[in-house]
Amino acid sequence: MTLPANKRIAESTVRRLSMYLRYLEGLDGVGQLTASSDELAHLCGTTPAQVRKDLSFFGSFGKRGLGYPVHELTERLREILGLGHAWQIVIIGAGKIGSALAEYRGFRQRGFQVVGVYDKNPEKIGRAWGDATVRDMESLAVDVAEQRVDIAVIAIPADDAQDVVDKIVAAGIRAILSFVPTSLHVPPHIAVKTVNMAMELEGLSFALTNRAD
Amino acid sequence: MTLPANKRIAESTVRRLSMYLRYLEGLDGVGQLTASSDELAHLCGTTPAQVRKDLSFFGSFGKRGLGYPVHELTERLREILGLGHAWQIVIIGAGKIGSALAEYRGFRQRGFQVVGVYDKNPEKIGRAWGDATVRDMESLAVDVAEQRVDIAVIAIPADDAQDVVDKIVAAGIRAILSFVPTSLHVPPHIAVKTVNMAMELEGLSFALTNRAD
DNA sequence: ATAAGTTTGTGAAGTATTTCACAAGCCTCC
DNA sequence: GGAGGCTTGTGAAATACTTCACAAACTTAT
Repeated sequence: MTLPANKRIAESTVRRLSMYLRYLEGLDGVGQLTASSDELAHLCGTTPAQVRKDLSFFGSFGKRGLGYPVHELTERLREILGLGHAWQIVIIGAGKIGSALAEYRGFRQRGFQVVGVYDKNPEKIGRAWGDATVRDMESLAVDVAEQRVDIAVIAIPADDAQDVVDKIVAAGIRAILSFVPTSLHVPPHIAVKTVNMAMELEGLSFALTNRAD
Repeated sequence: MTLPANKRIAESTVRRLSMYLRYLEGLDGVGQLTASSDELAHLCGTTPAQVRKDLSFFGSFGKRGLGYPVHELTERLREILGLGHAWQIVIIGAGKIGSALAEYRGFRQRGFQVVGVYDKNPEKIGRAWGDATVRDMESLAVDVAEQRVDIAVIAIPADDAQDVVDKIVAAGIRAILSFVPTSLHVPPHIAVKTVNMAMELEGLSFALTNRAD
């Protein structure tokens, strides 16, 4: 088992690993046996040195003069990223975005299984959404006690977010993917990632405004 | 006009400015007159020194002993981020995600106006989506010549992405927000931001797997 | 077997970003 | 109007991340 030692791995490195994996799966699918850091770098939009450095944190997978074995590296990366088993996720917030997420193919394709959809709005509770039925937010804690939930995806109004997050944490879920444009306060052992579309758009607005002409 | 000098502004700084702005708008809304770097830092989940450093790139907006004037700083940040006028965006890809985006309130609330929705699937062309009608992807170039488009948001299958991006660039659009889990190749003067949900989830998977217990 | 040609793995160097720490400035109160 | 209490703005230090550059190791060709 390639343990990441006691070194802290940079978030940017993990993001790139995820990208390497995606392209390696593609190469594996078409039967390519090896890939060089140069090839991976071009595919992923980074540099060969970066690829080698990223991978070297976890061991030496390549063969000098030849490159990396595609299939084996794919499996190693899955292992490193913890994709060996299906993570179970719940979606909280049965609005537009929650809806798109619940039906999003990419989740299941990559091993994330939606095991529940929650909302606090009585009008939405009980409706069928994809495979699941929308359940009352209040029953989350009880449900989690019966069926393991690894990750909560929240797509709810900003004003409700901290309350909901507190309930998620209290229920024992240790990872949150947030689509809420607010900073969330959680204990240090909880992993949080935020997707903030407004922030990305404003980044583009800044780039367009302050471009070097 | 607070020009960002000739210094390059880090992307992370821009993201935080966007977050400061969001909270300042809230404070302005409830009539708070000043805010210290300490208060902003706590709201945004960063440090006071970071707040001061970020803002100092653009000028000195605060008053020692007192903090930053909420309303004025709000306006300054809008200006810096280029939010003074409405940016016009098109959404390309009338699928689940494109749909959620087209109806997403957050866009218009923050000054981004959806002026068109495009797809290449004949079955989808012509349908009404929110305020707009889905148009043929092929007519993008002609449409852009008639009505300014600042940003293209793409929510399409990965295999189509590079083709579509090339058309976007050829049409003269200079900023792209991508929901496609692929690296895109564009000329250097084009600004691209990518939102990759699978990557975020895998980041959580990594965190859960390699947590410090 | 040897030479030529690749490509990895990795310290070291270079850049970028964050944090520190404190002088300087402003407000308030006496 | 001077003293005390905050809070900014910012060089300098610390930390984090990326790129360089090259020895070592492997493959292939002859």
